[in-house]
Order: sequence, then structure tokens, then C-alpha cells
Amino acid sequence: MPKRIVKIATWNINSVRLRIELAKQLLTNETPDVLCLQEIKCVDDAFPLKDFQKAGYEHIAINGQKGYHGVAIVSRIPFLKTSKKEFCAKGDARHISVDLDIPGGLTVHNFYVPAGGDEPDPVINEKFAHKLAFLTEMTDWYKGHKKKADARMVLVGDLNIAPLEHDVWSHKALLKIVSHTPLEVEMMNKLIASHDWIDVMRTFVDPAEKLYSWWSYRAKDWNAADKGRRLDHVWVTPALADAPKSMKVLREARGWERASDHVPVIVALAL
DNA sequence: ATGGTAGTCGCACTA
Repeated sequence: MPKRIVKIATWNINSVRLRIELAKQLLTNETPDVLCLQEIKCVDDAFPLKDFQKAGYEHIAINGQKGYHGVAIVSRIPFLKTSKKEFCAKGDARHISVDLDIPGGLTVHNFYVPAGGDEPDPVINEKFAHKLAFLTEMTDWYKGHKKKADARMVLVGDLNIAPLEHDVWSHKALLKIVSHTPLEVEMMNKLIASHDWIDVMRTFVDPAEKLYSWWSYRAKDWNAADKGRRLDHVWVTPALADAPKSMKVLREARGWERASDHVPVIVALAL
């Protein structure tokens, strides 16, 4: 059977209402089939549905929240099923998933993992404790998923952890900075092991090369300083090990007018 | 350099 290319993009948009024109531009330029958004920062009813529908993305799943967080999946491919899971019983909107209506099926999980505050100590920093608890719950959840060898799943999103030495501008300088602490990295590795996830971005870019998807708003010149981190991820299950055909980190998007601090990551899968 | 900037429920919180 001939394979079909399904292009999936993930982007922490940092307010979908403020950056709807940038999102439309992204869809026009990159033509993903599926766009996973994080930090939409609005309730479901305030999501700019019509803009996406007019752009040809008629299938939309939203897990919104007033003011903070919120995730959504907009797609040209219909959904067989959509679901969302609440983590840590906090009422936060940080996960949504869809089953795409394609031969063989594909489940797409879209996550926005808590950032974790500044202090990397769960005893004195409740936000860091929340982040760790969230990761534990994610890991336990995927352990609970039956490990079927033919399970076709993609996990994308802003996971707020840069696990590898060259996922940050300075490994040494960031060892005690939340997003790159050994504890978080260890927990992310356990999460990866929970379902034998494959880090798609790093199958295309050698781990010895720098690779970032986020640059702080606080830098004077983000491009010149280039103090980035790879906080955004695309993972696939082993059944899809041979599916990824290309991967692109849209660094130029960080230079757009009124840019998000994250840039889109786009992967093409042959399914 | 413990600041800096950005977005939202803006006079405070999240990132």
C-alpha cells in the first residue's frame, strides 16, 4: 500500500488570539496537515475557530482555559475521537489528543508540561513540585497503556525540558536552571522509557549539534546571543520508527513581528 | 549582572 505523508506541526503560540495571523501564515507557508498548539490562553468559546476553518482546517479539538495554558489541535484530517486528560487534579488544561481518520490510524498527543518556576527544589518551590508530579503522572499513564508493538502514537508539545547537553546554549551554566536540571532530565528519560518513545528531532540532528526551539523574551538580541533551549519535542512510538521523513525547526519564526518565544517544529511522517 | 519581556483574569499571576 502506498504511504501517505502526514505533516504535523507543534507550536507554543503564547496566545492564539493575539497571534492568529501568524498561525495562518504558518499554515499557508508550511502546509501541515495537523497543527498542535500550546498556551492558547483562552477558553474554548474564545478560540478563533472560523479563522482556521476558512484556512481549510475544519477539524478542531480544544482544551482551553481562561488566561493561562490551554492546548488545541487543528487539522485538515478528520478525527475519529478526541479526548483530554487532567493531570495533577489542578484543573489545568495541558493535554489533548485525537485519533486521526487515516488508514492504520494515528493517535496524536499534545502536551503543555508545567514550566516549574525558578527554584529547582520541590520542597520550597510548589511549581517545581507540580512539574515533577506532572511528569510522574504522565509516566505512570503511559506505563498503563498496553505496550502494543503496533501502537501508532505521536507525542508533541512544549515539555519544558531540554534533556541533552546540546539542547541548551550552555550545559554547565544551566545545570541548576529549571528545564535542564539532572532531576528533570532523569524524569524525562523515565517518561521516554515508559513507552519506548523515539526523540524524532534528534534522529535528524546529531546530539553533538546545538538544537533549540525557544529563546527568551528577555534577551536584548535573541539571535545574536542565541541562548536557546530545546523545550519543544516530537516523539513517536517504535511502530513509527521509520515513519519520520523530515524535520524542521522554524527558527525564522522567532524573528517574526510580535513573535512567540517558541518556534514551530514540523515533522513529516510517511504512514 | 538575581535583571530582563510578554500575555492574561493587568494593580498579580504565569511563563
